[in-house]
Amino acid sequence: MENEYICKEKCPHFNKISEVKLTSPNDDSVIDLADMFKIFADSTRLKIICAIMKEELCVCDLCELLGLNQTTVSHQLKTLRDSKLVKYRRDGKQIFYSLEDDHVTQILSAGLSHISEEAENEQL
Amino acid sequence: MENEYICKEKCPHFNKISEVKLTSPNDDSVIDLADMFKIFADSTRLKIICAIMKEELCVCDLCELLGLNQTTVSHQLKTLRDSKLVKYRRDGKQIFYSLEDDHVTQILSAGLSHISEEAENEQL
DNA sequence: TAAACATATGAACAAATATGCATATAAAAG
DNA sequence: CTTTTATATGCATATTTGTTCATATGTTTA
Repeated sequence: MENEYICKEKCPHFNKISEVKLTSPNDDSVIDLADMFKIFADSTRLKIICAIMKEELCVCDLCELLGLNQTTVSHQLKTLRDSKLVKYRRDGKQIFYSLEDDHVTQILSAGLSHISEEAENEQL
Repeated sequence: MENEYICKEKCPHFNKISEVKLTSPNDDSVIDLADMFKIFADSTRLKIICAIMKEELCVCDLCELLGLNQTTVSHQLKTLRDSKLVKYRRDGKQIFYSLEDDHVTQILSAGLSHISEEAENEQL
């Protein structure tokens, strides 16, 4: 049942499928990619990323800026740390966060340009 | 309690915060952006996107290619349709899906280049 | 027009996850 | 060395979401 094709007639299109299989990324890459996009798929984390894009901020700055609970911010910062998207340095009692590299910015701006074009299309 | 600052001393850094507020996208944009990244944050949807990147495929092709339930594929295609990332055309009983525009590809490749650099760094 | 086929949709369930409370850790100040 | 301050973490919970089953819709063919 699992191995039977769903369609009976001219579908599936075997030649198309075999070609796609050749050019598609492997399963592990796709899962890694999805995990990476998951990080960007939350507005709290996105706000944090946008905030520390230009200059480093401490946890407390982020709480104040985003109007969020300190716990919430710290949890999301841990997620960002674990995914290697941010770096941090301690200065006394405070810990300052900043972006790890500019891939983050690139992904973000690719997303933003899609969003903004969508907004344009809706105006028409 | 909500409106009190968490830190008492030299934090928060008001000048930094006010500058960040000026350059950060507004809340609605951030939510839209997060919603958009959510679409990419699932390996099934990513596989579908990669598969129809070069040429259109029907639902059944996708099921066969990805080894997934027809219902699962259709549900994810609906998500992709709703988010305007894919377009489709009917040909008899079959429905062929393809990418709506090349923003999708751009976002994907931005993500992939981050992933691949991460892999390089781990080899060192 | 009835049956077969390709795809879509609704409901239910399980798994993932974002948030907040309580508390732990770590640094500085008194 | 005790207290205060800044941040992190474990746990509980509510919400979201991906998958599947059952079934509906739309198209073709007999």
